[in-house]
Amino acid sequence: MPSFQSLSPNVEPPRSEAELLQRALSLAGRSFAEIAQQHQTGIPQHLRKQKGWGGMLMELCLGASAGSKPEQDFPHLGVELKTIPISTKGRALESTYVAITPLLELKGIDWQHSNVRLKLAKVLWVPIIAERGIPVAERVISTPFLWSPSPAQEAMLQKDWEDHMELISLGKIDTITAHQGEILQIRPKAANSKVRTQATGPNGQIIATLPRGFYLRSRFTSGLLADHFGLN
DNA sequence: CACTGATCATGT
DNA sequence: ACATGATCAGTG
Repeated sequence: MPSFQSLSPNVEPPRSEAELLQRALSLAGRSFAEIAQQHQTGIPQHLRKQKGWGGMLMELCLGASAGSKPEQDFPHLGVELKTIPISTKGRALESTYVAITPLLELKGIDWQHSNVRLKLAKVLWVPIIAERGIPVAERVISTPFLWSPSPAQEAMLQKDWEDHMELISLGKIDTITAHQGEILQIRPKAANSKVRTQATGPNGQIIATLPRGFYLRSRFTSGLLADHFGLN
């Protein structure tokens, strides 16, 4: 089976979930070098200045809608694409960014309509063996899989989300640290620590604060990997 | 080894 | 400025 024709540049959006998964599975075992070459794309020496490079390449391969829209990667399928760096033993090496943390105009928002629930409703996880000692070109795609939160997982996510959002509603965003949240934490999401956005302060006034994002703890995503690959 | 706060590129 | 894609780098 020739491998040079199983992927092509300018990939069309997948027409079904099955097609998306099949495409993703065809990437398993392949290196970034191989994949980048097929898309006539260069490979950075490290990801220090191109942190999203792997994710963007996967979007290209799988036919995700390009650009930075606040939506799922495959809106017609209701699927979000997430790459996840893993160790050779299958542990998540990093937390997973989920969505921006809303800090203002929170009255209409509840868990059911939150950006976190929307993004995590169905995720195509693409694990990449990405220990820091492995050159980017030599990093290999592991087996992608589709995941939706179980009722128990969704309950945990909802509780964390509601706890965080209550504090934010009360004007306590600046008391929130990454220590809070069992599986869903809030951390800075900005170009640097001087960036400011608006939020509600302790007395209901508008304050300037660092933009934040919701992240899944690596403990949690490692569990998803273990569940899927039967490593428990 | 896990974790937290900081950071980088790109497009709208 | 904000949302997309995330990993880096220092600490315990």
